[in-house]
Amino acid sequence: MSSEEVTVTLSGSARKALKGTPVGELFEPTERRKLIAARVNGKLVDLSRPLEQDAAVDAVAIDSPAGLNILRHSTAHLMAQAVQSLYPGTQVTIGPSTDEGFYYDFAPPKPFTSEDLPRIEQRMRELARADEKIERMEMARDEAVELFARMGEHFKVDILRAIPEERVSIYRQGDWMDLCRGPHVPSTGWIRAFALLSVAGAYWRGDEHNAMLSRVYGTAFADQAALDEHLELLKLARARDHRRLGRELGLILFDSRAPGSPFFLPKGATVVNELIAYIRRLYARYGFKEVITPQIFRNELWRTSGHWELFRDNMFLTTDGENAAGELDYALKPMNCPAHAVIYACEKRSYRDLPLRLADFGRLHRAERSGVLHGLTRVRAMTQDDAHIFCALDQVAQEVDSNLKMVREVYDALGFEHMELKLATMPEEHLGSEQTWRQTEAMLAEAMGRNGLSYQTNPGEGAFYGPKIEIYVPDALKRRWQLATIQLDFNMPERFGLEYVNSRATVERPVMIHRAILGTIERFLGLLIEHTGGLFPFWLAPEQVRVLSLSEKVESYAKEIAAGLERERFRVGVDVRNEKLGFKVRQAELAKVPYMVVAGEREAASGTVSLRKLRGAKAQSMSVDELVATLKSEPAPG
RNA sequence: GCCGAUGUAGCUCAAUGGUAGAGCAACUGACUUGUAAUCAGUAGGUUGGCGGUUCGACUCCGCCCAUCGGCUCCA
Repeated sequence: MSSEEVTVTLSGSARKALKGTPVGELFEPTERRKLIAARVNGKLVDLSRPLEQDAAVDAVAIDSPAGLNILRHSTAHLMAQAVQSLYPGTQVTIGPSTDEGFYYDFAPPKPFTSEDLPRIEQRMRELARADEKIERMEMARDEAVELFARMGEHFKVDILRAIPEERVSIYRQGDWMDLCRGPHVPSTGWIRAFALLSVAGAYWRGDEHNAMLSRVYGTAFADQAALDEHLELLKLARARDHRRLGRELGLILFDSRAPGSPFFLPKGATVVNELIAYIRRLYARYGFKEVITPQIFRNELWRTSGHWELFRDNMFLTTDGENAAGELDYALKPMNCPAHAVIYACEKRSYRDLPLRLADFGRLHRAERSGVLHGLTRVRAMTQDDAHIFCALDQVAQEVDSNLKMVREVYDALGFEHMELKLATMPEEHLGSEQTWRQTEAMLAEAMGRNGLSYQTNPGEGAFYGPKIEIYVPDALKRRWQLATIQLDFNMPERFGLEYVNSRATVERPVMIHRAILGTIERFLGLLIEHTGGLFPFWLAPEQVRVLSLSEKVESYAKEIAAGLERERFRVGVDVRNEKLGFKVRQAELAKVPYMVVAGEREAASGTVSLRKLRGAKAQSMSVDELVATLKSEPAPG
């Protein structure tokens, strides 16, 4: 080792150190116990990495976000080591950390089942107890290829061949090694608080034409308390699952005779209708005109729109029954856009008609593959708060801005804070020229910039006819679902030959903007249930107030109160069953009715009521007029 | 569609090849109720469907359907 000195800037203050010193030794021993890695000139490295040159060095604590990623990545390695010792012949592939944990994809002789998890976990604990040192080695890529080929790790060889660098790093713990960029924890003993959560299939390199691998999901934390807390949160999140709450609250029903197609029970239908009523109020303000369009179209329409070519696999095909050859020459609409193009083209349009904003709550059907269905969030029968804006090129910016504003208004009103914006660009299968695509993508990117919205790019995820601004919202388990979308389309107007006459009396082609604010009502409701835990705001609550009679003696008084509230157009329930008040209160609480009104003999005598708010134990006595005023003061957006 | 798992009363779950059971909900009755569960009784089942093995199948096997966790795809 050279005795040369280098200058280290540690947590802001400069000092000298011998070249070749492991970075971990720069820190005080007391400090070292919480350190998992270091950042050298901004790059994450192992604590054992020798110092090569002058550097700024920062500590990475085990419970920091970067530290947790490293810990989880190391836990994935530990799991792979355990798996390979338990199931000979299993090949390893990749095993990254994720937002909340980690996974590792294996190619085992036989797919894993959840019954394998305790056994793997057990072996992991043994290996962690052995506290094996985790060592980093470097070697030439070609050498590594040979090494892994000899080990029979063909997936690793595949990965190596795709790496551009000439030298690669290998991590070793005991007799087990893996190709890996690192960094990792210093030894396996650092891995203490972890849990394996589930197994799943996953395609090699995410391509369904490739081999199906066995993926094991798990998570790890700095200590047991943090892990326990995380597992507890997962449990609570599952209790918010809209499929469970939706059924318990009597909102929706699924039946195996209509897979992927929700039934909205009276209460669920009420919420849906209130959401739609809200959007209609906004339409009046934002200048949309609502239309109603056919459900089933002849394929001629889908050929014109391009759906026949690029969306047919997702369409339910049918016939009018009179087709002699029995051909499926009709299809249920999977989107409204072609119908709106037909409306646009039904008369000669002038620039004075533009922007023409057509809204449609039409029912759409998409033949989604069976394995993707998921409660309300992924369905085959859906309603979008869909609209198509036909406008001149120089009107696009203001229209996109206006719709971004509408998105913000709606998501603020409904308390959706964690939205993520994406720009989805040209997919492999698309209509139109690449030049047009790049141009329209840039217009959407500019719009988000102009509105101060940060976004990420979702390459190749655009619709087949144009790029999309996508707005994602997480569910209770933090899975992200796309809700709102704003899409720019130069193709559909061309395919339908849409035109307008401009102010100089020459013919021009309009641009089409596809957009939805809630997205699909089904998915939106699913997310809304999970976000609110079923506690809808007053204006959306299917039952806004429930009148509880104290005994049979006051049954008619309770009914009278309820009838009065109904006349004020509130959604009222009345519970005059022969039950104790505590029981009725409990049931109203479980049904998540925002207001309970108790009618007993005292109230009947004085013409008052006792008002109890949901989740508020304290009741309040008031006159019926005051009750109505209280309910009327509840806000409704729009 | 692919990999794995699951499917028993309206809901949550028991019953490990030998007569399908509980709690909640429902219904009936008693109690006449004061802000998160009054008591008793009654009824409820082709154990997802079809086929097979067996003297006998909720239980074992095969196919199908649906659902759940992922992957792929997507709003």
